Amino acid sequence: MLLRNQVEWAIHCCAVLGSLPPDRYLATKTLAEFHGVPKEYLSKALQALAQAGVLVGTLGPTGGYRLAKEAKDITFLDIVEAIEGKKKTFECEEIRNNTPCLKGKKKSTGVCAVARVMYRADEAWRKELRSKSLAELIQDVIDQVPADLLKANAEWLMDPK
Amino acid sequence: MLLRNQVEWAIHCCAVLGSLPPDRYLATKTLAEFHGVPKEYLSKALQALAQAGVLVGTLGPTGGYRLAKEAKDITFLDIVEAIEGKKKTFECEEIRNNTPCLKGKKKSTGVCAVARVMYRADEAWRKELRSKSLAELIQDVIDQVPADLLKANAEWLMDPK
DNA sequence: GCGCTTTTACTCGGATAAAAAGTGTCCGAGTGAAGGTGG
DNA sequence: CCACCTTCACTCGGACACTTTTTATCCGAGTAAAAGCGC
Repeated sequence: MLLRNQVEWAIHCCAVLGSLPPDRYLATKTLAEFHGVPKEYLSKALQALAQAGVLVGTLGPTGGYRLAKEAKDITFLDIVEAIEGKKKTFECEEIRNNTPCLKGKKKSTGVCAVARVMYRADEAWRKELRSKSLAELIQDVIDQVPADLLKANAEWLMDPK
Repeated sequence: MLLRNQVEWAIHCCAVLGSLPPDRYLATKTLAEFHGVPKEYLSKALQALAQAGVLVGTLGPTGGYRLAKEAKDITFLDIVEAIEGKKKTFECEEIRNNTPCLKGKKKSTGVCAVARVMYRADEAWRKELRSKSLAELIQDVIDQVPADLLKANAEWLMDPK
């Protein structure tokens, strides 16, 4: 069980977009070069984020993406679910109903005891992701990254290459 | 991100083995028929469980698997990690170091702020799985499944077909 | 009945293959800003 | 100077291809209990 690498890209892109002046759009190409990832494939992730209401895109030249709402109102879970979908990490196939002793009889109903535990673990994972906002991440980055690198990055993003 | 269906099989098999008299071995074939899953593929899961020290297998006729320790000392996490491996669900590829402003300079060190959040969520998930023992699951099943079905299942397992 | 051999029923582990998911590329259509053109 | 047209840079979305993971299947080797056999 492994998250897609698009998740990592998506979070980093959101962090970058959230560090920019609001209403400033960044092109997919710029984000891709900045993170050193394939432009066309990153585009899929950004599209998914836009579809999920995390980002907003505009067309034409000077087009690109920006956050759809304030960074404090975007959680890690929003981003992860935009990429991975909202399906649970465990899918119960009800194999308890396959026992030969149940042939032709009525199936068990209610949630399987195994699935219940797995669902609870899934929810614990989501809860943790839900508790961290994009704004908090951005603050962490500001605290952690040297100021001169932050400045250089911001300048590059405003006027790449 | 989705767990393998082998995880579901493995947990159900462990529950069955834990409900049996101790030192009683069950053949892969029996477990596979009982759960309605392919024998050869289930075998891989059981091998992994044996390798991880959750189950013990014996060869020869009357061979098969039993629990390697008491059900109360086996957790969901033991089973899940036996099948899925111990790797984290999120793999940080350090794309923060790909920024063009860092060309040739020394890379950032320490855990990336993004990864730190993802790791914390991963740990929350594992913690929940670690908190539930196989013995508790077996008790849940006893409480939940009709007594006559439990009896029929137990008899079938002791003398299949 | 006792020791030996053979059969049998099982696991183990490697090889192989089909199906699904993940990753990455390509390209045409649509959009809208900017710049050029004609009056 | 202004309305219109063209160009250009970007997103969108679908189609395609490659790679890895998942989901199996098959089979030979090893093992040990049980059954058969000779004495």
